[in-house]
Amino acid sequence: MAKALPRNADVAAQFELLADLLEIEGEPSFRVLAYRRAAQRMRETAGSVAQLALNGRAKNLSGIGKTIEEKIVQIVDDGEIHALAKRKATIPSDVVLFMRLPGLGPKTAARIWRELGVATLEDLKAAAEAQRLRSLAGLGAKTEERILKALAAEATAQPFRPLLGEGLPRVLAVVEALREHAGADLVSEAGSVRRRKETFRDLDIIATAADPAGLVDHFTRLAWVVEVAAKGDTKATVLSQEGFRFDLRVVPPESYGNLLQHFTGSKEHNVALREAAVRRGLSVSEYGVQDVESGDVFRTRSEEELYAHLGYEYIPPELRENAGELEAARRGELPALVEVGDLRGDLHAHSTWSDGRDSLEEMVLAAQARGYAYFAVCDHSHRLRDARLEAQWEAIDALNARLAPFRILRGIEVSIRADGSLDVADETLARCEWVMASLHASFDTSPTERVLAAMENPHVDCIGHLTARKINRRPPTEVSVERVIEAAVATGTFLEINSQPDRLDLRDVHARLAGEAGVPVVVNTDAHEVAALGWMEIGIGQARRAWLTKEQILNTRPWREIERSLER
DNA sequence: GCCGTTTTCGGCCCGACTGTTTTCAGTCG
Repeated sequence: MAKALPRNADVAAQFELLADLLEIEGEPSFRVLAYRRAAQRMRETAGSVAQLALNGRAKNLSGIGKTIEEKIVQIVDDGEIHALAKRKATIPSDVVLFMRLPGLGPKTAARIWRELGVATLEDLKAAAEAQRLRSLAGLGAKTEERILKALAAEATAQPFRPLLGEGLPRVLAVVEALREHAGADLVSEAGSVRRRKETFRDLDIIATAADPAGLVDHFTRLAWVVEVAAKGDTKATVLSQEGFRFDLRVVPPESYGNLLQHFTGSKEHNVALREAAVRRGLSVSEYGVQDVESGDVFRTRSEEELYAHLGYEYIPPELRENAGELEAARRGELPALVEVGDLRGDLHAHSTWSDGRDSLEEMVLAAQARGYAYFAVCDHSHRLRDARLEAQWEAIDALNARLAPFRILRGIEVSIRADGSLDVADETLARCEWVMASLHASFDTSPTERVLAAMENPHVDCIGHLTARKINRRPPTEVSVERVIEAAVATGTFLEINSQPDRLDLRDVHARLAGEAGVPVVVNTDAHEVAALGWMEIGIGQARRAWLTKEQILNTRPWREIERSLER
């Protein structure tokens, strides 16, 4: 059997480290930048870059050329980029960590190591305490202080980023609160949360106001603010009860569009946008678009006008990751992204019949109140053996009779066992109207083969939370998403975007790959309580980040149509 | 090291902030 290929994240990490080490060595920054961009591209590529490199096709990815492709092959063959192994032998591993400290970059890190002989974080702490760093020109007492503070914080630092599902409702509520303030004009969330990225570092808000200082003041006095970290006339940073950082920036109305675009990012999108603009004689900044020749500056209140001025159709925030959206927008070929309002049902939810917290009736009524036409109750199979399953179906029938034409589907979520078999008999599955199959245990045991086996079962309609990751808690299984997508095409099985905030599984790039392969994606909440039905919002955000249209999302279709496609 | 709606060579986003400086390099987003 062929040896397993390295994962994209691991390949990217080697290039990232190589970039760091080269930078410490003082290599030309553009070469370093090229490695960093390539690493970023790899992380956002859904298919295996190692496989692409072996086929000589990795250089089709933008930012990856012949040299980097060869280095990827080195990783496959020898486990490590040759140039990386060489540098690791000469530069102490901790020196790279110096660069991670705020205010320290590669230049300073290199000088601390070379000129003071400081090679570990421990040595660095000692040198700062002994006030030896200030012997270097350009470093002073402030720098030593900052390093010591950062090293102390490092020890207690939380490595994880908070979840979109936690931050989004909070930031939207704050946006609403600011809009209600008499002095506020335009207010919007910005940054990664506006792009609906799965996690965030801080929550950004952009606003215009007749009286900026008044709005900033109002912001810092909102009831939930526990600490004001910074406050000026036009911006402030505050901390909330949950420990989230909120940044408010009040900007001039005439360039609101420019600023909102700038502060929405992503950084990579903005860099690519500006590079393309430079080639056309335009200099883009948050303050406006300057025609280099004439000196004219274009400012606008509207992002739509800004993109139009630069020659693009409007690019929705979820697509702004420099993943092909600029080229597509230039040609006017962006997809019309799916919206929450397009959904007609939720095809994966639980009730007190298994581990849910709200009753079947409560869940169903809440789903109906959301405007859905159908709802699949998919309680866990191991909690619903034979007689109980029959009893649940009776309860479903009674509700259906009462609520028609609203339709409750007899669903089930079966577990894929370690040997790839399902934990419910085929005869029972045959009587269900909607079958989800998911990995719930033994994640390290041949996940790909087990999922493929489940898909071969004609009763299985959809694979739930494919990689079984829990953001910040459990890494994704090593399931081959590409092979699963191939099998989904072959067997007519659907794939889920699970909207639980810590799952969001499929992740964006994988869902995009599924869409490109023609696999209909089902956006489900996997709700275990009524309130969780609202997670659809972030699941749809994930679908939009995957470039998916209404047509590519199964549960935008009427149930009758879905039912027909199940009779394959 | 990558890349091309003038380029296969000669460029490579833009501005703010900070600390330690008398004019700026380094860092950050």
